[in-house]
Amino acid sequence: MTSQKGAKIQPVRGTQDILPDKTPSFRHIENKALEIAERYGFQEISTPLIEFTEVFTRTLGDTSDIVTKEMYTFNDLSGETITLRPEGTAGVARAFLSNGLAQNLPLKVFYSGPMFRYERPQKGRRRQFKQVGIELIGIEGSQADIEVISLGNHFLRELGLEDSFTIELNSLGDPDSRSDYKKALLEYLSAHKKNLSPNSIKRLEKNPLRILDSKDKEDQKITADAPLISNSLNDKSKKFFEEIRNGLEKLNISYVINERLVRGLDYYNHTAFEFVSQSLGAQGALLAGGRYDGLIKQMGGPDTPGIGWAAGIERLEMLLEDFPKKRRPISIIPGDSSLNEKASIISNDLRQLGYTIDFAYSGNMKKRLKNSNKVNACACIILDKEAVKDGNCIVRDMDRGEQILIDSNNLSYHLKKYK
RNA sequence: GCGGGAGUAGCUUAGCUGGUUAAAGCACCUGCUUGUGGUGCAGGGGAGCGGGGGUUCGAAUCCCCUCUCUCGCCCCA
Repeated sequence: MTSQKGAKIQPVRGTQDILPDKTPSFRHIENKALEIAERYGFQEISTPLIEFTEVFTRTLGDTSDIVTKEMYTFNDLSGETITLRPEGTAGVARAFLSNGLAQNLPLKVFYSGPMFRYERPQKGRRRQFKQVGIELIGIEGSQADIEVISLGNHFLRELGLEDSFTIELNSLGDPDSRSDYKKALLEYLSAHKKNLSPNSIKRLEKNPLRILDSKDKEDQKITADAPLISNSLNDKSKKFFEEIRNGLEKLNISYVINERLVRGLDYYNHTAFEFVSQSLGAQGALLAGGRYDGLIKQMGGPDTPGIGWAAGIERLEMLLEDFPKKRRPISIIPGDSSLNEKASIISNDLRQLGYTIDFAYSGNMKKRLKNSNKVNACACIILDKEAVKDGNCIVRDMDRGEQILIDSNNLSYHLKKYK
């Protein structure tokens, strides 16, 4: 417990409140993602925020950073070991098995929601963060990869970010190619072991592929001449990769090959991709994913191929400059409290008709009008005693500052232009 | 987990080689405006300086610890 006496109460480190000025853009991103995913035939799935810890340790591997140091894991009251999900794929894979969905392939799902990782917060990196993601399970062919990448591209373009990212693409090949490459790389790197950074020496045993994208200058000098994975791909893998590249080109989706783009986890194979922004600092990956043909099997299910990606909503939000503005409300101002009931009834009627009505709850006329201004009302309905007595009310246009007397029964007709 | 920078009213900041009641802009409130906004003018409220502990006659200003944010490493979306 680290909250401090005498200090203002704070949110838990790495978490944030998203206030009403920001929620529209977050919602916009989630809506767009779902909308585009649906156009590609994906349907929404919602899996629990908590899973048995095993779900993640078995899929992510015991040595991955996520499992070894980033999971929020605790025992619940019955002693079960529970983990707050650090990513979305494992939960979907689990749901796939739990619900016997192997009978109905392919499974094409979209998800959206918070993830939790115990990391050091940074720009674009929080302990609780939101992702949207998709998984396409059950298709072996490259058309799946093409559609999944195309969908990611489509989504970001739809957000107006077409100039904000580049797509990096690589192939790790099938398990044979990959293990050949690992051997070749290990041989090469071992010869240079003494010049590698301490971090990379550790990685040599745990995860040699990761050394390829080390940011250490010395490491980079060494890896500059390292064997390339493209040279280790067998014919089958080469052909597969070629199909994907060709498919993307046919769709005019531009990408760059990044031979250093690797995935750390063992079940990844073939396609790996990252949509990267230059303007977010060190945490530039906006959307990333790859093919995980080994995952379902590793969880104890049938050997089922899969591919997917996830995108960080906070990171996308930081790049969003503007998005559709909120609809301007019409505010309703009862001249005094005796007119509240009347105002309430009119509000109700108009809301039923689809108008956005902001009720001016209190204060004198000046205060209430000021409030109307603050909520950016396009018009005000003012009820004063005299007007109401004759069955009228005043409609004030807030942009022009002009107001007219309207028969209450015809209100909706006169307000049409503000809808 | 490791290293650099920062933390002063709701927000953005000034002040920080220690010394009277901590300053400004924005926001907020009141009045000019007599039931009516947005501009202008005049007033006003609001922080004891992230938290804790030291040094000192005296600390927002110096020292230590700690929390949070931030930049980078690790890793990832």
